[in-house]
Amino acid sequence: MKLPKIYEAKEYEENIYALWEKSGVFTADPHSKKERFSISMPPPNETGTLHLGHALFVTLQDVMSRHARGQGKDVLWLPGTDHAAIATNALIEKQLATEGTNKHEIGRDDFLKRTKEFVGNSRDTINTQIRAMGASVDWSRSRYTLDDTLNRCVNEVFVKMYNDGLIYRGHRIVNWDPNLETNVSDDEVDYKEELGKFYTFQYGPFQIGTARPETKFGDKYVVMHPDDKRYAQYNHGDTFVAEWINGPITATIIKDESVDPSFGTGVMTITPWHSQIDFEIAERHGLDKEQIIDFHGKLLPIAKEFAGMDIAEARPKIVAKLKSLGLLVTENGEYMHSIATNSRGKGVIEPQIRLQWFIDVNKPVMDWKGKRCSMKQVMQAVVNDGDIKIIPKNYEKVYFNWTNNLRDWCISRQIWWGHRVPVWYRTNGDGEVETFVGVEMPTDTSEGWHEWEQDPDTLDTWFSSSLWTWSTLIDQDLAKDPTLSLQDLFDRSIDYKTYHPTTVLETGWDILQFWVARMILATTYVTGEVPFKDVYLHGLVRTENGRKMSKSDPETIIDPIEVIGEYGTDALRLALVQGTSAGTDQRLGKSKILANRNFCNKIWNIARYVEDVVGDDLDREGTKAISAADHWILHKLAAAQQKISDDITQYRFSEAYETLYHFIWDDFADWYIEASKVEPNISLLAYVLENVLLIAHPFAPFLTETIWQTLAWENDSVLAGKQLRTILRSDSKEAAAFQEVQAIVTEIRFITSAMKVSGVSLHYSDAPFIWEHNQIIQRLARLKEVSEAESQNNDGLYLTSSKQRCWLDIDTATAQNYLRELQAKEGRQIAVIKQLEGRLGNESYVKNAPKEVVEQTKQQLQEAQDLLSTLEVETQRFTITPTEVTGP
RNA sequence: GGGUGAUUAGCUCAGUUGGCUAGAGCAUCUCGUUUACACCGAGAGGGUCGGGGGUUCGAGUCCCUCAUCACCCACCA
Repeated sequence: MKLPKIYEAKEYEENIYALWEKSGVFTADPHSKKERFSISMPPPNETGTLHLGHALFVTLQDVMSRHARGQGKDVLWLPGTDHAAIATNALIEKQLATEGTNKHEIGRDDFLKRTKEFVGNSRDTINTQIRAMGASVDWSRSRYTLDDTLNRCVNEVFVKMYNDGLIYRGHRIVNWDPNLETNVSDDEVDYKEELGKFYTFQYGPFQIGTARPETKFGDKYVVMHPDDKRYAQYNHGDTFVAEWINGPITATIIKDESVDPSFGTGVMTITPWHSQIDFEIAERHGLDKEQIIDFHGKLLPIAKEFAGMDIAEARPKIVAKLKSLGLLVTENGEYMHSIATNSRGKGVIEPQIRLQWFIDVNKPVMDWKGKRCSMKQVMQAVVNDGDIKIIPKNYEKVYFNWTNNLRDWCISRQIWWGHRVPVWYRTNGDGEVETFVGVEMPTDTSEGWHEWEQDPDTLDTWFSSSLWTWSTLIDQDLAKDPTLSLQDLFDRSIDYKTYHPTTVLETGWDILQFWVARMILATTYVTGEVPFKDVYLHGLVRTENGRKMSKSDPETIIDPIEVIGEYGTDALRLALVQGTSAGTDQRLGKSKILANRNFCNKIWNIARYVEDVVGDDLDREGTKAISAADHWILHKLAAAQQKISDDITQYRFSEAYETLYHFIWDDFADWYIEASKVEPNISLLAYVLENVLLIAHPFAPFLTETIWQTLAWENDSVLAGKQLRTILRSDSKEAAAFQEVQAIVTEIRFITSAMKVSGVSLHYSDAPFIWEHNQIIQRLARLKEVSEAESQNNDGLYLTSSKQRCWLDIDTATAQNYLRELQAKEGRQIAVIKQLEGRLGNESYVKNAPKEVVEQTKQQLQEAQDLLSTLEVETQRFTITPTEVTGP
């Protein structure tokens, strides 16, 4: 088949993916006897569209998965999507707002219905785009965080934790988003710096500072450090009456060590309902807590004349009033403070006290390796003990740092989209409340009791995500049977038994805490095993200038879908792999994608050439190495295949790719194919091409499969389902002979290029090696001819890279100019020899260094000395006989 | 305030447990249309591996220190 000169990726990719899906090569087979390799794909938001972060993780996980298949493993790469509770909820609320309505007006049921309709369509988008990236995932096992099975798992875990006393309900300060009317986790709070005003007010005998006067209505405690000498005359518990916003107030003095005496006046009042720190102080001393701002962000009746106002509106008015009362001491307009915002909804966070559900991370209820441990302890143990390996290793420190400071995890959210808390309440006429915690809604009815009503809260998205590695492997049919326990489901789900723990989790370092740590927490607790053995953390993809790509700055965004259309998926994948390393951010620009597009085209043209030479019929019988070049390329191929495998297995993707790149471009294309034009070995050429396609496949699946499908001598087969082969053996002496040919050719190219001569010939005398390889040398070095001379003479330029006596017929005057190069080379050699001699002359080196290293040094020295003596002969020839070169 | 990482060629980055005469891609310069490929081929230039000190036979690699930059966490009454 005749292929066009240029590889036009978009003409093939869709069909190739369809071919793969049809062939079933991505479908895992738990009944096979093969070694297992399993990855859970981090589920993208179902409403999302593909960005470079997805492109990167798909690429890396695909490289691993395809490579594992190539190694003959049974691979499960399980895809799925996440319901992204807060983000989706916010999106729908925004839609409602533009329609002039809101969630309360349409009600919970309609809201959920609407959300489901909306996300139903958008999930196709992200899944299509993941296909476009070439992801070799098992679509038959695709899961969604709100699937019935996963929902059941969520409820089962909640109930189990509740029964173990790990889940409790309590009044705590939460990060309240008044826009979305939900709380968000600490990790989802973004702080941004903002210039604001800082006020100092007179409060009884004290001066107190604040940036938030609107919270101060109810303040009736002044807090200071117990050792602050300025306030030594005041005792803990003393009271005084202070004139305040809405009249006199009786205040109590509290001494607490959390106050920083050097900040401001060293005295502050507290607002326990709206500040974490203040809440903690109040808890320590058993103080009253009063709500000032309601859950919509408006002031409560305690603010009297200001009640019902928004904070922004009320603040200046309150300051004005305090000023009129003569209580404003100073006003500093340039106070830098950070504003807490919801990273999902962008609303400004108002700390509030709410009744919330929490997971206790410190309660020792787990049996782990024979010890009674808390979740926090297990989280640390699995990494400490090496049950889970984090790559790169330095992120273990980040992980420990985070787990050390871990507080109880607030898992309830007040939004509607998500897994609803599996708790039901009912009341009776006497106002008594009964609580039921269970997987299914209770069905019993009792005289005098009202209907059961479910807790309105939903669970943090990360709660369901934390079960991802195993909840996705639970048999969906079994999960429908309510008589089976969670343990039964584990015991009877063949996928779970076969593929869990997963081999590796591949994700970005930015969600180490959100997701990775929580998966470890929940999975060790529920299943008694780790969710994955290795964690590979990739870096973020940044712009060419090192900035974060951001939606607010669309110029900076590289859209993978656009890139795929223009350069092909493989070019994008290769660009993402090239120069990536664990935990390190990378920069991606067009030039890098272009370079890799060119590499794809190179492979394409290699294939075109080989197909052209081989023709439609290939005789595989007796495929073997004949020439030195044949032996050499087999040797290189075997080495490359091995190194690429090792590197991928050890997550050194960039290095694996570099090896592949140089093997294909430098060794195969530039040397072997060129050499084979002189000494063709057609079956071996085809053999090397096939193996190149096999080893390149994980990196550039579309291109390699496209080529594979066009190979007329291949039977119906899918490259994606092929295993790596054991490379034919080669003779190392023959391979070394080709390396000598390379050295000779390289030297001739250097000389002719440096001297700007062409059409020169190489002569030799008593040099059977040159005679043997004369054709290949002639062609690769672009010589006029290679011929045997009757005797050696002083004309021409002798080669120094080989012991063979051979010389270029360059006229002596030109050759004289080459003396400079020779002398420079000589200088370098002398320096090298000096260093090597110094090393070997050092007794402790010879004594302490490993034997093979010393041997290697000796060999290096020998080679360097040989080369030097050859160089010396040459330079002398020029130096001694300057008169002879002038000529007539 | 606590922590982590980075600093290697003009640019972007590799460089495993110390064994290096420090690599790659892009860019630059010179030459070149040859049974695939100009999205190509051949060749070249370019680095006291941020500064200083130390350990070692040997340091880009380990330790200390300084400088600069980036990021994460906590927090600012």
